[in-house]
Amino acid sequence: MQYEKILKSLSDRTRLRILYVLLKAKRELCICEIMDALALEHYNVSRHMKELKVTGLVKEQRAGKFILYTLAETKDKFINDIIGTIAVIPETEFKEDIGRLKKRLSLREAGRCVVGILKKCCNQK
Amino acid sequence: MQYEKILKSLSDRTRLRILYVLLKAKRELCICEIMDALALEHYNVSRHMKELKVTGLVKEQRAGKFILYTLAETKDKFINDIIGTIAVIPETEFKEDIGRLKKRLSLREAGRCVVGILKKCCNQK
DNA sequence: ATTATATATGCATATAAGCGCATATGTGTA
DNA sequence: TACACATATGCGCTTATATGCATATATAAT
Repeated sequence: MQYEKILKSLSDRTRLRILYVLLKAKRELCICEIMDALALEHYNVSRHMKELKVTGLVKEQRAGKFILYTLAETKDKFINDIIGTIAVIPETEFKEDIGRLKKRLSLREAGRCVVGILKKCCNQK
Repeated sequence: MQYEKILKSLSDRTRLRILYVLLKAKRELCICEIMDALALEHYNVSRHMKELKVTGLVKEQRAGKFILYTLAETKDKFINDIIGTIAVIPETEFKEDIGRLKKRLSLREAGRCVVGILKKCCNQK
């Protein structure tokens, strides 16, 4: 059942963080930016993105060697309601993520990700 | 995190069915009515009720030997939004549950559950 | 073409979550 | 007090889910 799948997508902390960051970023983010924002390994983020994509919460678009993700625009009331509900969560619940996201986004040039995966930046354990 | 717990509560099909049935019943239901509506064993329903209660989605009230459950009334916007979103799901997704619930509720007398756990009724596998 | 970089995925493993059974608790009734 | 019935819970088992590592694919640059 579609509804169940969507709710399952939201039941994991990592996916919730990804969605929240996408929600607050209000722009497309590439995997490397998300992994820095959440301080996670790329393969981890990648797999969760796939799940979010399959359930229809997120859409992707390739831009050169980067793949850009955003919250999916849809007319599905259930999805829109759920996303709206997540937006109710205060930023303080994800302040580290939001902080790292801002730091990482400040590295963009002309509004685009250019740095890729940083070896030593905001994502060390 | 409270939000995460609430979302986790919704990620299980059985709990979603319980919530939906409580939502549509628009009245207090006892465990035995829920187990008949969902065609599940009592201990199964019982355990999920506990989880829903702990996360604050459901509240209970004893009435003699029965325990009555309803959706919790709260001012928490997140919870209210989430419940509202679940209400968006069409009844067809849970038509068997709703059908069995109606059948079971028709056995009430003076608006109260009187029959308890039926050995042979609507809940056989 | 070769190399570097971004992203994806197969596999093994660890952890979590649900379920069934047996049993316990709590309440009403004889 | 004893019994019946409604509900709860401890335990073991099974399945699902997430993670880490290694490796694969895809694109860009040299």
